[in-house]
Amino acid sequence: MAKLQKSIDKRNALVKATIELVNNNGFHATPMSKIAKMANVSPATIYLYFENKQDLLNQTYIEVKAEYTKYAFSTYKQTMPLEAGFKLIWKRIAHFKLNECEEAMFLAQCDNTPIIDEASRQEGIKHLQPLLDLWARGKEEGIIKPISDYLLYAYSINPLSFLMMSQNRGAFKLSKINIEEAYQSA
Amino acid sequence: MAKLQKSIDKRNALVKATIELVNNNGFHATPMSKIAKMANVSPATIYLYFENKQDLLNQTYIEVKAEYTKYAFSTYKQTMPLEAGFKLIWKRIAHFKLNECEEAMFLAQCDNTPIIDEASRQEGIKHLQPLLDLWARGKEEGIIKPISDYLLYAYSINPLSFLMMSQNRGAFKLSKINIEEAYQSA
DNA sequence: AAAAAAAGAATGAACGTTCATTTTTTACAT
DNA sequence: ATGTAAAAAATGAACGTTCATTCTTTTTTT
Repeated sequence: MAKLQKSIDKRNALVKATIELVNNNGFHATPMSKIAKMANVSPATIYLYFENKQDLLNQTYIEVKAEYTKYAFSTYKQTMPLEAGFKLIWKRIAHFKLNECEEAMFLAQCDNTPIIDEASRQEGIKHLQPLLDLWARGKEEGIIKPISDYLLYAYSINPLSFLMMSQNRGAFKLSKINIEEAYQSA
Repeated sequence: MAKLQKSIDKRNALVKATIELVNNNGFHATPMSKIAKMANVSPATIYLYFENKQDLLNQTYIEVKAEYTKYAFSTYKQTMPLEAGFKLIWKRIAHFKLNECEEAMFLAQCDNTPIIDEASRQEGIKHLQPLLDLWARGKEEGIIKPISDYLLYAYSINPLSFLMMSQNRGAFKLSKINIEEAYQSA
């Protein structure tokens, strides 16, 4: 246990340092040597925990994304009415962005740049099942038009931008979402 | 004129190549040699038009941002009612993101990473005067609470995310924005 | 023919990764 | 408990490559 514990601590320190440095400098402008220094580790040690720089970033991304979706869905129940479900998830996402600034910033950078492997992006999407289910239910109830599920991933990153785009394409019949009402209980 | 014309063509080709390559590879993963190749120019030639790589990016950013704000405000009139003004700008921004994909993608990357100089970020904000005026008017009319103008810049990048955040902080009294209504005329 | 623009090769620094060595941990015999 | 040797983990220095930028030469324009 002692040995394993120590290793996990180091790995966590590396992930944390990666988030902070990538936030401040961007991925390619962050040398491995600096990540090592911030994690109090030798550069060579990183390669005991990660294959290479890209793998370090990918794994960090997947971990933070998992935290994010866990947070977003933590209060949602499958039994909720459709609109209430969407609103609740939306609210939780707003909370995350306010309260977990570092993580949200990191995800924003990863989701708006080509720095993450396609495979890791797919992996990051894996935890969206509750939203996929909600989406499917919306289609059954005739509230959401039968268009591409790709738009759903946009929702999971930024629900509001998603609405902005999808409504332009006539995707939604979810009428009169009242933004103020949805958030005032925050 | 002929000489100047030729120069402007080359400069434009460099800016265009920068947008495309940064979109596909990210800034730091895009070598000057590739930008030069795509613009049909020698690497050394870039330095006749730009100070260095950072300057090339900064100038590209400022140009695209100027296009963006011009597009966003093109149909807005100062005489409009407050809410109509906000909605119209919002709609134009959605249009831009749908119709000028490359530029929107490029801005998203620049606005979500630390690759742009602070000075150039400030420069990119310069063209937001119409929105600043609208904001000021909203305060006078008591519809917008007197909080930081920083939130306004968030609006100019992504109006919906902005609402999501600002309403969480009680910034807005602009009640019942009907998303569907705002966009169905798109 | 002088000046300006453009080119390609050269330069030097930065950085990801690996290598050879040292330190720490583990397993076990006493 | 304690000493010891094998294994694992960690390290700092070194390597080789990539790339931004500059230098020298050539081409184009005036």
